[in-house]
Amino acid sequence: MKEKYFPQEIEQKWQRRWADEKTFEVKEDPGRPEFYCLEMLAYTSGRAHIGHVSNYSIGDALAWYKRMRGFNVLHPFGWDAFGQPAETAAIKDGTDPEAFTRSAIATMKSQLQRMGISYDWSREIATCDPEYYKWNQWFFIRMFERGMLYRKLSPVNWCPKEDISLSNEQASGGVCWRCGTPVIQKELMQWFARITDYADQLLEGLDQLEGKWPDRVIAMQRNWIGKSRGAHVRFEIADTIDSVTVFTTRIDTIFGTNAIILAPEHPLLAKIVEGKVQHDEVLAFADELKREKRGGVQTEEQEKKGMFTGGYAINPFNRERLPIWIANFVLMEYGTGAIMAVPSGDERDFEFSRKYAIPFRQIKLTADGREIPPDEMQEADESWTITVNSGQWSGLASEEANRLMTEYAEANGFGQGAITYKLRDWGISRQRYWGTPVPMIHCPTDGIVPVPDDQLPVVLPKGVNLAVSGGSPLDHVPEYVNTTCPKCGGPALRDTDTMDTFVDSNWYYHRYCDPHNDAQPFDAAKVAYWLPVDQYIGGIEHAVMHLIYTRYWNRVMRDFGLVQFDEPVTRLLTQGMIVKESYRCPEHEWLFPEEVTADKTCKFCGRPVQIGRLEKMSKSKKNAVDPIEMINIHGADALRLFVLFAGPPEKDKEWSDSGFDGAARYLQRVWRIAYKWQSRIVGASSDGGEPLSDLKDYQRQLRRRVHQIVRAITENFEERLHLNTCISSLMELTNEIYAFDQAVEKSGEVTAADVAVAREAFEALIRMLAPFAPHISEELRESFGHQESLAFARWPEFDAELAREEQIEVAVQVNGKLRSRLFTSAEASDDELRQAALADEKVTAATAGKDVVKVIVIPRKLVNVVVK
RNA sequence: GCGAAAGUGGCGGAACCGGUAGACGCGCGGGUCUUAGAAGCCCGUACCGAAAGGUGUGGGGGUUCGAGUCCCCCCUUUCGCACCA
Repeated sequence: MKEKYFPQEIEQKWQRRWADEKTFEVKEDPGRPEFYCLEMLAYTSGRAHIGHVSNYSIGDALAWYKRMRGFNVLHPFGWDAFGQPAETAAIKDGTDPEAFTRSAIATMKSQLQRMGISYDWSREIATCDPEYYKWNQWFFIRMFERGMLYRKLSPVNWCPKEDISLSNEQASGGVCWRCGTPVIQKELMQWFARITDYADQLLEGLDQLEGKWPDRVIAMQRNWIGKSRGAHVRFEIADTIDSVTVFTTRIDTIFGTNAIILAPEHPLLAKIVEGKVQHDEVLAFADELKREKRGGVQTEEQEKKGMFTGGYAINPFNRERLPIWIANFVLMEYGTGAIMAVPSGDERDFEFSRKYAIPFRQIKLTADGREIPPDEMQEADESWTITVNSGQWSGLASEEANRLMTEYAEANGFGQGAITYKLRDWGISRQRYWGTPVPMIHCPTDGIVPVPDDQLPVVLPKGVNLAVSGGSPLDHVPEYVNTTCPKCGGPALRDTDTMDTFVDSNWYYHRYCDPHNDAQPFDAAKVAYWLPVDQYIGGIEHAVMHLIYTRYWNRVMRDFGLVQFDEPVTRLLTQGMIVKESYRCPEHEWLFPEEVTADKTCKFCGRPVQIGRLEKMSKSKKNAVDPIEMINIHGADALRLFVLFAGPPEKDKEWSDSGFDGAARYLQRVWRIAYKWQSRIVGASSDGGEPLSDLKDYQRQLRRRVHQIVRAITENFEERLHLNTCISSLMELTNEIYAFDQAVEKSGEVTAADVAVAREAFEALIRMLAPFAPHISEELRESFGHQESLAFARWPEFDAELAREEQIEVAVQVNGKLRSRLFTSAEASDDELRQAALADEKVTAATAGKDVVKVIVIPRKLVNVVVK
């Protein structure tokens, strides 16, 4: 063992050895319990960043722990390799996306390997491999055959900057999720997956994830699915045979309806205005609203705008004539695209009616039983109180009125209970090159025909000119487009769309279980062994899209008989970001920290800099920390230790250079004390059997702390995964060893018992350090005379008896205020504690002249003397 | 507006079931070693106070022998959704 710790040297040594000995490669073994530890696959951006370090350090700590606990741990890695950025980069560099992506993978892989994460690299996949995306195509065809996919002309969100279609989710907020450019709409034929058929299942499944997934992820998914119970109500259109149906969750307020309002896109609009004086004006207005919606950045609530169409509808409950309007705030995508406006019961309707002076009536009592006249209302009352002015339903509580009025509508044939979701079908096609080709053929005779299975994969052609505007680059590749129909053999055209990359990430972790299977997506038995994923770790940004789509896809696979379970991920941890301050000069924009003086002014111009709140790291803000540079400074172990120690895994953590130094310093400290004891322990190991009884105080103290800390760290891994406090505990143990070492120094000799106690402590320390800093742990373990990798070592066990304190400190309170402390034997009885507390002079001083009302004794913790 | 989370020393954070607030680390101060420095090792470090003692977990109430922890009201911050009828 070397006297000094050289992280670069030992990290390289162990990374090579793990690879050579295939230490982390695993096979199914029905005799052993399995644990599937999964980190989200990496997008092939080209560089590893600190977020990767954080994500994989968390996962690796758990993988190491579970492995040492005897689990057969599957811990794989792969690449999310398709997608727009590679295509954009390729266009810019004049290369092709495949070359760009392959080189990004090579770079990132070599970077990530320097972190020494315990991956089974034999299972590595990249989603751009034809061997992988072949099965995307296979799934696509199976889903098409079962009617789970369909095509429709639909306005797609289009990012004008990246020239790509976006899903609703990717365009949420009206801007491109990647580049922030305002989104425009374009009408295109699109492929959709009927995820809405699974809305209820996806919602119900969330119940079983409660407590195992973060609350906010569950809340976001519930909100995204957006289930509402209500009713469809059909309103006849006056003087016609037509009717318009609205969706409402508050049929109990229907007597307060003062208008029917349609979305500008509503299909009945043309008919309603036909022959009316308003015809031209209304249609022009509708067009304007549609245009605004298209171009508008919808981040802020817009002012409500509407126009009367000239038509009237009949309220089926009271035959009242209601004007039909159109307005910008009614969405065609939700419900039926038409609403009944109830100003007294809905804030939006109230605002709208006030703006256009549409009269209305009150239909609710306030909570204290008053009826506020419409003219005096300041706002709508959306509460569920008592119904008034509502015919035979007046005087009922809202809930009951709602139920009875729905029944009435059903009985009279003008309405029925209905459930509506916010969730939309998932548009899965993209008009881009770098993705899985849609395996479909358009035949003039036979229509849409899937590519036969034996012709899969449909391979993405190489050497395609990407810099075409409009449509897909594949449209411009005749040898790809022109094919023959598998049914009739006649000339036909290939579908030139590619799939949304979320398809790729839906089932990659199933594929890890059987990554080289060329006969099927995976062997069901292998997946049955490993899945569900026991612990999934990734960024919160995937809370909705990825994690809903993959839950959906798993259910589709279940319905194909490929898997037997509903929820593919048992536990989810969303890790926080690593953040750092950023500095901005009014003159010189973003500054590197070294360009800022000590008194926070700009080095170039002397102006005071604005200090950005702790922000996500980015190159442009000059606050990024490059993991490879950090590894070059102190090594991967120190980097991993730092990111885990900075805070609990799910919280954002602040980067600190001195904290990083501290992590490295801690490892050096471990090394130094291990070096000092190593030869004593290794030398003594041959005779073995040193006495562990009749120990001196300082020896018992170390043993006790070892067992206490093993217990604390073990429980933490099992229950909370607060890895930062595990590391604190390891530091405490190390401090304890130093204190022990000092005591040994003081005693003037090193006894066999000292060596035995030290051996136990080092064995525990080294094994428990492995999940956080595996390289140094392996090296130390080897130095302490073990041949086998720590990966095959067992996690230390604790002995509750040994962990027990002999002497304890008991707090003594008077009326809940701390007054004194007692040092007593851990076995002291309640009564002994009570007596000792009452005899304490600080207590007698504080209670002098008062009556002791009662004495509360919490065994081994505290005595509270209550006086009056 | 709706939903979720969070507010604790100079800083990152501990305190898991209501029971000694501030573990561990950073920073800072002191000591030791050294020709000197660095590193290491040791000690100290919530605030006020010379001390006795007092005050302290965003603010205000409450429950309790006892509240960072539970309940009510309010403030602030972050994140997500946002005209979803």
